[in-house]
Amino acid sequence: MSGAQREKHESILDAAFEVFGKKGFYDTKISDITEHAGIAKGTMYLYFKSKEELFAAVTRRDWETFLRELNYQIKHADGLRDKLQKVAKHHLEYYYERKAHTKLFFHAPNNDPELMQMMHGFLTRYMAAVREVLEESGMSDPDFYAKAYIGMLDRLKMDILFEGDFTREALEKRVQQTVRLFLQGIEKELSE
Amino acid sequence: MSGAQREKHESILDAAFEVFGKKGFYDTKISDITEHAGIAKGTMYLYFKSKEELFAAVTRRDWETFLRELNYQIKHADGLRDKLQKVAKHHLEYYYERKAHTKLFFHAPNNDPELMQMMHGFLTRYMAAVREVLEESGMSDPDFYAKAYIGMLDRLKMDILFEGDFTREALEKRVQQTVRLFLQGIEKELSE
Amino acid sequence: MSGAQREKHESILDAAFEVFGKKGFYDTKISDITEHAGIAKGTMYLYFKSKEELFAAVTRRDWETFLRELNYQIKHADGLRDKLQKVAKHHLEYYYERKAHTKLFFHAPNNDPELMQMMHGFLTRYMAAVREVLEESGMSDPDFYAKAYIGMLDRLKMDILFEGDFTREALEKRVQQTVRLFLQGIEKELSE
Amino acid sequence: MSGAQREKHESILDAAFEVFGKKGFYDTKISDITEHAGIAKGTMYLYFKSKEELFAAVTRRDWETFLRELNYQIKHADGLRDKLQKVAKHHLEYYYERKAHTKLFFHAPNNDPELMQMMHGFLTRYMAAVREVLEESGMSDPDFYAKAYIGMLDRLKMDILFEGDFTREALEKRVQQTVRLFLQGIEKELSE
DNA sequence: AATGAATGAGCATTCATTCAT
DNA sequence: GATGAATGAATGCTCATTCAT
Repeated sequence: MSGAQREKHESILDAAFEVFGKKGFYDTKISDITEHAGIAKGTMYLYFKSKEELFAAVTRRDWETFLRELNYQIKHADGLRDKLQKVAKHHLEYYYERKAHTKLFFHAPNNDPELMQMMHGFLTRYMAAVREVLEESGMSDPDFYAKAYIGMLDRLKMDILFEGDFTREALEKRVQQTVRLFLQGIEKELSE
Repeated sequence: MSGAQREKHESILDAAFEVFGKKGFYDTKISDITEHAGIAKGTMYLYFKSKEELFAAVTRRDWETFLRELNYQIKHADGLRDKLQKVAKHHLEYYYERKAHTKLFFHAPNNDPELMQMMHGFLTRYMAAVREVLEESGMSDPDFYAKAYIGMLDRLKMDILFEGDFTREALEKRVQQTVRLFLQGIEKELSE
Repeated sequence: MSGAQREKHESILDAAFEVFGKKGFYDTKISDITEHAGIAKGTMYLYFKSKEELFAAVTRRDWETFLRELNYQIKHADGLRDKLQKVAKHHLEYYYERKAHTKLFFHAPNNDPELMQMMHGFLTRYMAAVREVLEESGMSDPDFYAKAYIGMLDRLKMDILFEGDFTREALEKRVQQTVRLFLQGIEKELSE
Repeated sequence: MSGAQREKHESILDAAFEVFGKKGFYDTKISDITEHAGIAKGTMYLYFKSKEELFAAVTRRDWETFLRELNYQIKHADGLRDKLQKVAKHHLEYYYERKAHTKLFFHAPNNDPELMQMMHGFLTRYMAAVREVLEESGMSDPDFYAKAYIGMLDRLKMDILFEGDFTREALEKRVQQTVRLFLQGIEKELSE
C-alpha cells in the first residue's frame, strides 16, 4: 500500500469513527461515511470488505491505541498505587474524550461473530495488563481483582458518557476515590 | 383487560423473552414470536404497539422482577454485610439463570430513546437501593460506592454469561470475594 | 390456496409472461412485473420465492401447456403421417403465437441450474412423445429420428420468430415440406 | 497495429474464449480475463471497446474459423453425399472440440443487438454454403432443405455437449445416420 | 377480538469503464 | 502503450405494520 493509499485508508477510518460514533452502526449508511470522507461509495470497498469490517477496523484502531497508551502509562508509573491511578485515569479519560461518540460502544453491529471475538480479545488484554500490575504486588487471585477494578471503572464511565456536565475535576475525584477504595479493599491480600 | 386477555398478554411476553433472548432483537421476526406464542401476526399488535415496545415490555417485566426481589432480599437481610451479600448473590444469580438468553442484554434495539430512558431508570433504581443500604451505615458519598459495587458485580457477570462451565459454587465464591473486597475497601468510611 | 389467491397467482404469471417475453429476464425489473399486474412489489414474493423462480414458473406453465396439447394432438391423429403432421404444426404454431414474446426463449437467466434441469426435462418429454410415435411404426433407433425431426422444426422456427412477414400459409407449407422430407427419409427404415 | 500488438490482441481473445466459455458472459469479470491474459484491466480497453465487443470478437473469430474450414471441406469433397458428410462431420466435431466451452453458446449476452445481428449473419452464411451444395445438385427450394439439414445437426450437437461420455465413434455414427436420412428424404427432389 | 394477505420503504454491494500517471 | 485506483449507477428482497374481513 502506497503512502497515498495509507492516507485514504486512515481518512476513511476517521470518517467512519465520526459517523458510526454519532449515529450508530445501523443508522449509518455507507454513503454517509464516504460523503464525509469525500470519496465515492465504491472506493470504501477497495479498502474494506464490508460495512461490518469497516466498523471492526474502527473499533480495532481505537482499542489498539487504548491498549498501547495503557501499557505506556503502566510502564512509566511507579508502584502499585501509581499504576492503579494511571489505569483509572486512562480508562475514564478515554471515555471522557469520546463523549460525542458514545454510539461506538452502545450501537455496534449485533451479530457479527468476528467482532464479538475481537472485542473479547481486547477485554482480555486489558484485563491481563491490570492483572500483571496486581501480580507484581504478589496478590493471590489477581484475575478476580483485575476484573473487579475494571468493573468499577466501567460503571463509572456511564456517568461520564451520559451526564452532560461531568467535568474533568469530577473525573479526577472519581479516580482518587476508586483507587482508594480498591487499595483499602485489597490491603490484606498484599504480600508485604 | 379481561383475564383471558391478560393471559395472552403474558404468553406473548413469554414467547418474546424466549425468542429475543436467543436470537437478539434484530434477528427476531415478529412472526417468530407469534408462531412461538401460537397466535396470528396481527394479534401481537393488539397488545403491543410495535416490535420495540414489545422488547421494552419484556425488559421492563424482567427488571421489575429483579428490583422487587432485590428489595425483598435487602429488607430481609440483617446488617450491612448480609445485605451486600444478598445484593451480590441476587445480581449474579439473575444472570446465571439467564445464561441461555444473553441476547436480551447484548442485542437490544439500538436507537430507541424510550428504551434507553427506561434502562437508565432501572439502573438508577438499582443504584438507589444499594445506596440506601450504604447510607444506613452512615457512609459518605454513598452514590459513588453503590456504583462501584454494582460495577464490580456487572463485570463479574460476564464470566457467568460467557464461560459455559461456570458453576454455582464458583458463583458463590465470587459473591464472598466481592463482599470482602468491598467491605475492606470501605471500612474506614464507615462511621461506626 | 383460495380461489382469489389462485387468481392472483395466475395474474402474476400472466404479467411475468408478458414482460419477460418482451424485455428478457435481465432487463425486467420485479417492479415492471408487479406494476403490470397491479400489485405491490412485496406481493410477488408471497407467491414466488425469487425472480428466477418466477421465470421458471412462467416457463413451466408454458411448456406444460405445450406438452399437453401435443399429446392431445398425437392421440387424436391417425397413422404416422398424420401424427407427424400434427407435431410439426403444433411446434411451428406454438412459436408463431409467441412471436411477440421471443425473449422468453433467448433471454432466459443464464446460470440457474434448476431452470436448466427443468428445460432439459421438457425437451426430453417432447422427444419421448415423438419417439413413441415412431416406435409405433416399428422404426429402429427412434431416438435418433425423433431428435432429427425436432431439430428440423426447431431450425425452421427461427424464420417464424425473426421474419416479420412470415404468414400462416408459409407456415403450413413448411409443415408439409418437413413431413414429406422426413417420411421419405425414413421410408426404408419402416418395418412394413 | 504492430506485431506485438497483434499478439496481445490475440492473447486477450484466447483468454476471453477460455473464461467466457467456462463461466459464461455474465459470470465473467473483465478482471478474470485480464488476469488470465497477464495484463492490467485497463489494457483490455485499448484493444476492445467493451465487454460486449470482446465477447462478439471471440464469437466472430470462432465462427470465421468455422466457416473457413467448412468451405474448405466442401470444396475438397466430391459429390453431394461426400459434401453433406463433410458438413455434418464438421458441424458435430466443432462442438465436440468445444465441449469444455459450452457457455459460449448458451450464456451469451442477452440484449446486444449487434451480436444478434452478427450471429444472424453467420447462420445465414452457413445456410448459404449448404444451400449451394444442394443447388449444385439441382434441388428445388434448397433454402428449406439447407435449414432442415442444419437443424438436424444442431439438435444432435446437444447430446455431444451434454452427454459426458459421447465418443468420437458415436459421433461418426450420427454423421452417417444423418446423411442417410437426409439423402433418402430428398432423393425424389434431385433432378438427375 | 383475531386473522393473515398485502404493502412498500429502505440499502449494501458489484463491477464495467475511465483517466491521471 | 500500460496501469490500476477511483467511480457511481443500478436493483432484488425483507419484514414491520396495516386493515378488510
